[in-house]
Amino acid sequence: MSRAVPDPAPRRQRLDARLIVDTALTLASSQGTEAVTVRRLGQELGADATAMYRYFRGKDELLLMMADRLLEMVQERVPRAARWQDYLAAFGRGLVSVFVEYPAVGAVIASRTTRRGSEITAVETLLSVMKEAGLNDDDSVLYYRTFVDFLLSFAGMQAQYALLDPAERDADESSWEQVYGNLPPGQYPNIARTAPRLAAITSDEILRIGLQAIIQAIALRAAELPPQA
Amino acid sequence: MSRAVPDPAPRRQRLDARLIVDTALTLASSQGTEAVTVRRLGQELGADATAMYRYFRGKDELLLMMADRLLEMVQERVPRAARWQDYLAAFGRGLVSVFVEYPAVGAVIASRTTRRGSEITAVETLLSVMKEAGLNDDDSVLYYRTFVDFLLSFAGMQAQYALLDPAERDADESSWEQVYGNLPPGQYPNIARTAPRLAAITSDEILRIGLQAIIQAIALRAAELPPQA
DNA sequence: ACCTGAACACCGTTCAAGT
DNA sequence: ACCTGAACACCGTTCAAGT
Repeated sequence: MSRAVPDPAPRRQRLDARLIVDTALTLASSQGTEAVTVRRLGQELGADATAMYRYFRGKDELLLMMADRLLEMVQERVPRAARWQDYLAAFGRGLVSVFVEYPAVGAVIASRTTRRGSEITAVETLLSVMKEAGLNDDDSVLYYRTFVDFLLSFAGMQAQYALLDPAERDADESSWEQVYGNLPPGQYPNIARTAPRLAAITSDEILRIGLQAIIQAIALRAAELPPQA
Repeated sequence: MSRAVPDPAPRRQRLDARLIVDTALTLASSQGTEAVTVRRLGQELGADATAMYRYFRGKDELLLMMADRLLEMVQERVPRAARWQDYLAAFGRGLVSVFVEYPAVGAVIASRTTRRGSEITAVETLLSVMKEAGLNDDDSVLYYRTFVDFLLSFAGMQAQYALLDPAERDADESSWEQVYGNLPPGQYPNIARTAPRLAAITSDEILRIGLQAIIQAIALRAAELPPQA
C-alpha cells in the first residue's frame, strides 16, 4: 500500500471561482478532512498550487466565500416556521450542523463578517423574526446579535472540536471519567456527586438549553413592551 | 531603525516549566501580540528554539498549561458574591476579559479541557453556584455546562477577533456601515430601518444580554422545581 | 493572456552531535 | 545529563520565466 502519490491531478477543468470554492469545500468537509492548504487545493484541481491567486486575493478571501456558502446551506435547510420560536431553534441547530460538517471553515469563521449575499439575507430574515416576536427596532438588533453571536461562537467551538485529531479528542472525552470521576469527594463534593452525569452529557443537550434560554429571553423582553409598534 | 535582530537573547535563566509558561503568556498577551511560535519562545528565553521539548510533550501541552493559568486568573479576579446571579455575571465578564487579554491562547482553547487544577476548582465552584440557585443535580450539570460552553465559545470568538490583523478588523467593522448601511430598503427593509443601530452595537452589550438570558433561564428552571432537595 | 514553478520566509518536531 | 542546531516535512505568498 503506497502512500506516495495521493490522487495525481485527476481532472482538468477550466478554472473559475465557483469550481475552486466547491473543491475547497469538499476538502473541508468532515468526511475526508484533509486540511485545506493551497497546495492540496491546487492538486485536487489538477492545477498548480498558486493557480487560485488569480481568482482570490488570498486564502482569506477564499475562506470568506466558503463561509458565505455555509450560510446559504443553513438557510436552504431551515424552512420558515409558523412560530418564530421554532424558526430560531431550527436555525440554531442547522448552523451548528453545517459548521460541524465543514469544520475547517466553521472553526475559523465565527468571528468574521462575509459581507456577501447569504449573510445579508440571513440578517434580514433574522431581524424580521425579531420583529415578529414583538421586539422594537433597538431590541431587535440587540437580541438578533446576541442570538447570532452566541450561536456562531458555539458552532465554531463545535467545529474546532471536530477538527482535533482523534487522540486528542479521546483524551478530552475520557478526562471526564478519568480525572473528574476520581477526585476526592471531601475536597470536591459537587463534582463527586455529579460525576456520572458530567461524563454523560452531550453537546445536543447543551445546545437545546442554550437555544431555549435565548428564545425565552426574547419572549420575556417582548412581553415587557407595549403590545405592538 | 534596523528590524534585523529582535531582542537577541537578553536573559539567561535556568529553564523550568513555570518560566516557560510565563514567557509564553507574555508573548500571547495583547500588548505586544507576537505569535507564540516555538522559535520566538526560545529566543525570548535566551535558549535554543527546541529547548521547550524537554519540559513539554509539544506545543499543545504548553497551550493547555497556559489555558489553565488563564482560568486561574479569572477566578482570582472574580470575588464570591452574595447573589449567585452576580457571581455568574462577573465570572462571564472576567472570562471574556482574560481571553481577550491573551488572545493567542483564548482563540484556540474554548473547545478544550485542560484537566488541571484551575479548571477543576472552577467546575466545583460553578456546580455549587447552580445548587445555590436551587437546581437539582441533573439540572446543575446541564445548566453549568450550558453556561460555561456558551461563555467559553463567546470568549474564544472575541479572542479570535482580537487576533485579526488590524486591516482585516477594520474591513469587518466598517462593513456594517459600508455594506449594510447602503442596501436597497425595498429588498432589505429590516436592515435599512435599523442600519445605524446595527453599526453601533458593541460586544459588551451583546455579552450583557447573553449572560442575562442564561441567568434568567436558570432562575426560571429553579422556580419550576420543588423549593429544595 | 494565462499559467507555472522556483524561491522566500516562515511553521512544529525529531534526533544525531556536541559539551 | 543537558542542550544545541541541522534537517525534515510542511505552510502562504510573490514573481520572473515560460507558453
